[in-house]
Amino acid sequence: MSTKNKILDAAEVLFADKGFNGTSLREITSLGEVNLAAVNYHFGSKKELIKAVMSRYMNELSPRLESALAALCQDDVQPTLNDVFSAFIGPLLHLNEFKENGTSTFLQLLGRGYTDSQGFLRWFLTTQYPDVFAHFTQAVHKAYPELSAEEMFWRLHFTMGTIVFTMSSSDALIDIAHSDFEREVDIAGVIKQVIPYVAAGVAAPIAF
Amino acid sequence: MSTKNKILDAAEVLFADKGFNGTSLREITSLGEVNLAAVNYHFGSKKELIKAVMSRYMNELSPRLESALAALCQDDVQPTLNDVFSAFIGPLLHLNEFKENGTSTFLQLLGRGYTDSQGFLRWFLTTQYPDVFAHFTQAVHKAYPELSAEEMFWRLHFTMGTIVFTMSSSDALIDIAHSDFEREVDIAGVIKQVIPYVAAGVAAPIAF
DNA sequence: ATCAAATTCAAACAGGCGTTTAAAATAGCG
DNA sequence: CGCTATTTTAAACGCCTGTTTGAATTTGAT
Repeated sequence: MSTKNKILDAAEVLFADKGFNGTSLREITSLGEVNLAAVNYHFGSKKELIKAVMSRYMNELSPRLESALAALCQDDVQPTLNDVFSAFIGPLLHLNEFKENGTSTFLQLLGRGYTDSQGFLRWFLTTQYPDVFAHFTQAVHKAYPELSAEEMFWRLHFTMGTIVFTMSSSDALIDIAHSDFEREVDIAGVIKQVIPYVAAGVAAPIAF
Repeated sequence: MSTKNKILDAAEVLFADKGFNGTSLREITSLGEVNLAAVNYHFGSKKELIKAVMSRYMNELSPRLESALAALCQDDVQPTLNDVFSAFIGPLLHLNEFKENGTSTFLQLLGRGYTDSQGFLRWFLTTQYPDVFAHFTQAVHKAYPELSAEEMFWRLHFTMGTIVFTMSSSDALIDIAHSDFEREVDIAGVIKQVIPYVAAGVAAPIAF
């Protein structure tokens, strides 16, 4: 295992758990059992390390997500909103094969990135991976053409909020569900619960 | 204006904007134009200051929220989910009279508290203000009795995520909406957009 | 006015932070 | 092997953090 990957592996766990601001390079290098200076040697700075951690996941996720959404767009039949959101399931759960707890870790990182560091990750995602967003809005529009661009804007951001927030605290929620309802839940179970919710939210009748 | 309130006023603005971890006591005391040591003299520690900032809002909000929800529960007619979530509007917007931009600031703080500092604020809220949660779940149950406790648990947390996440980035979203759709939006406008969304999400047909 | 209590203040504390340095170790190629 | 380039290492850098100290000041009741 290369030093670079030791750092990335340690960093993603700590970043997901404690946020970017809340994790120090010394915690990362001691968990990864590498020298402190290795981070700046291999990545240049902490900010670049954060980008590298996110890129590793995005490069794994985005082609699969893009083709799943593109398939919906090119298909002749009109998809339901459930179809659109369900298109995320496969690509997201694939991250579990890419890396242990990959799905959960990635979604937690996404949540951290949206609230930590005053939205620089939002900029990073929308500028580096614009096609994913374009295909997604296109698919939603196909499923619900009556929705105006402005209403879609708001509802998609609400959806992003639901997903990202839920996942960034999914460990705690899964624990509570386990103790209160004596039910085993995993990240796939949470995803299956959240899809009808966001689909119904986006499909809500238009306010006037 | 007392030193204590100068500190609280400066702290809430910075906490909302940059998070709890991301704000230093020196930033707070210099914005509030008080001595650095005053924070520890009046509040004991940074952690206690955070609690005090949140308590000031919760003590203003929770009695109004509780009575609005209690009214729904005691009423003879069955409320809709829209009614339940609309019960939040009045108490939340009242924070704008309590303090300039109070609604937005409070919701941003709530969002910060849920993701910063590993959920100690969640513990604080649920243990210090349990009645608000109890009345809320009771009202939702009255509006949608078929929903099992477990499904309600998940959907209410999804809702919390939608609200908190949206509001913690509401400034950025309002800016984007303004430039993309040339439409003036304020915090009340966002709240009116989000209520049909979360009401429809909670009302979604039960998955099986 | 007096005296004690409450508050403010400048200064320093110990410790953690991201980053840099220069020497030591390792690797890869002729 | 010998030599160069890459990588690892321990140590230090300057800066910022939350907190504490003890003296100066202000306050409020007698």
